[in-house]
Amino acid sequence: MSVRVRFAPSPTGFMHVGNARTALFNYLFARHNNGTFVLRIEDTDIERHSEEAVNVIYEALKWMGIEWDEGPDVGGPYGPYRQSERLPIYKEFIEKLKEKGLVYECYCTPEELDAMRKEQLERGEPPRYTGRCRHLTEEEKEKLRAEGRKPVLRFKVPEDEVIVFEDLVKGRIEINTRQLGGDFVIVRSNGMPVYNFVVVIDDALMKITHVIRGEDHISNTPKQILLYRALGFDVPQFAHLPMILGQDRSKLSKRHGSTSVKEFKDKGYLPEAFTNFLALLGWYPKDGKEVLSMEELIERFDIKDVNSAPAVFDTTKLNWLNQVYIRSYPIDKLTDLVIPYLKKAGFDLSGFCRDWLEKVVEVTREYFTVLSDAPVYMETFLKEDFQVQQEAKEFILENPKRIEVIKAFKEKLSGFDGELSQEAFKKLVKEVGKEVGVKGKNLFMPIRIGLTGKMSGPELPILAELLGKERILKRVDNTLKQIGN
RNA sequence: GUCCCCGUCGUCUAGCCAGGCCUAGGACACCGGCCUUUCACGCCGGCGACGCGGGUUCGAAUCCCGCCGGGGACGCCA
Repeated sequence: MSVRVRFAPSPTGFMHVGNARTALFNYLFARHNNGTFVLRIEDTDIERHSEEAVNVIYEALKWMGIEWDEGPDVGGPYGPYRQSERLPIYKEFIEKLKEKGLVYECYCTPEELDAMRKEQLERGEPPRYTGRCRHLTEEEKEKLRAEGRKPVLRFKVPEDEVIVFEDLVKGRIEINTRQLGGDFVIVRSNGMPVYNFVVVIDDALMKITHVIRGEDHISNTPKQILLYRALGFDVPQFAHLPMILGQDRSKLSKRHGSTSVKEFKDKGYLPEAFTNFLALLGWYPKDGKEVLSMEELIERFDIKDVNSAPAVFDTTKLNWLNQVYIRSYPIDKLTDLVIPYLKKAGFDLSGFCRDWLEKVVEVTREYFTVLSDAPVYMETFLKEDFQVQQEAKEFILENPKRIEVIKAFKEKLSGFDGELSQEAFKKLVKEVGKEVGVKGKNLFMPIRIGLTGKMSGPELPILAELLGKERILKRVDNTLKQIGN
C-alpha cells in the first residue's frame, strides 16, 4: 500500500513554526517513500475561518518549498479537502454510530459541565464527564428539549479497556479508557461535528496511512482509535513529533518572540535555511551532514530517526545556516531578494544598474546574517553623504598625519585620469603613502575612512573600483567636512 | 489532581533498542590563535554534558527500580 500522509492545519491566520515543522516532516516522509502529501483545511470552527487565513497557509508552505499533491485548490480523488465542505459526509457516519447505539444525546449545558469539572478538580479528582445523560428516557429528553436545551452527541467510551498503539516515534503507548475523561462529544449542539470525530472520518476516507502530528495529540489518539474501530475503519500508523519549546522550556508560543513563518520570511531568512533548520529540530541525519537541500533532506529522512525528546527553538543555528545559504546563493536571486529591503530602508536605486548592484551584493553578502541586514552593509556603496563613525573620527584626529593622508589622496585622485582599476588604485595609495611618509594602518585606515566613514568593510581596491573616481571624491569631501577640515 | 511523554555540553544532537570500540563524538554559540596593512570569511585549538540515588554486571550514558525535574493532555478548540 502506498504511503499517504496529510497536513491538516486550521486556518488561524498565521503559520506557527511548530505547524511548519509538522508539515515539513509529513512532506519529507511522503517524498522519501514516493507517497502522497495531502493538504486538508480543518475549519469546522466556522467563526474563525476566512479565505485570507487559508492563503496564509498556502503562502507559508509554498515559501518553504513544500508542495501538496492533493488539497482544496488542486483537488484530488478524495475531496473535498476542506472540512466545512464535508458536512454531508460526516452526517452519514453520525447516523451509522446512532444505528449502532454507540452514541447518545447529552443535554448538559456548558455551565453545568464547567461546574462539574470545577467540583471534581476541587475534590482532587481528574475532571471527567460522568455519563449522567447516558440513560435518559425519551420522556426525560422531551422535557429537557422543552426547556429549550439542544443536545450534543457523545460517544460511549468503554469502561475499562487498554488502548495500545505503536507510535513510530515514541514506541508503544498504552492508555486505559478510564483516563479519557468519560464519554466525549462528537457533535456540538449546533450540529457541527468536532475535531476528534471528523479527523477520523477524513483520515480514513482519504486513505491516510500515517498520521504524523504534534505530541500534544497523543492524548487524543485513544479516542480516535475507538472511533476508527466503531466505524470499522483500519487504524493508521501514528507518529507523534516532540514538542518545540521556547527558551523557558514551555510550549513555544507568541510570547517567546517570533513564531510565525511569515516573521522569519520578513526578517530575511532564506526558505532553504529555514527549512533546513526546522528539519534539524527533532531529527538528525545518519551521516551527520547538517547543511542539506530539500532533495538531500528527502533522501535522508526517516521517521524512525526522529528524536522523542522535545527541542528548544533557538535561532542561533538558524542564523548560521542563513549565512551559509546567503554565501552560496545564486547572485541574481539574492539580489532580487535584497532589493526590497533596500527600498524599504529608503534607498533610491534608480541610479544604479543591475549589474553593478549584483557586484555590490557579491562583495557584501558575507556580512549579512539576515537579508534585512543588507541595507546596513550596502549603505557603504549606495550613499555618498554617510555619517562618519565617531570611532573613525577619533582615529583620524589622533594623529595629524592621518588627515594629511586623506587630503593627499584626494589631491592625487583628482589628478587621475582613466579607469580606476584595482591596480591603479593600489598604485595611487602607494604614492600617497610615500608622499606623506606613512604606511600600514596609518595609510590604509584614513583612506578607508575617507571612502566609507567606517573602520571596517570590504577590501579597499574592490571598493574603489566599484565606486569610481567621481563618487569617491564626493565621499572624501563628505568625510573631510565632518571631521572639520 | 489524574494520566501520558521526556531528561547527554548554553542550544541542536550522535551514542541507548542488540552493555565494553565512550578518558561520551559532531554542529552552532562562546573563548583563544593563525591568516588578513581593516572587519568579516577561512583554518587551527580550547571551554563544555550522560538529572540524582540504588540495583544487575567483571564492566552501564546504554538494562531494572525509585526519586527529582521539565513538558503535554484532561473543552460543545484544533
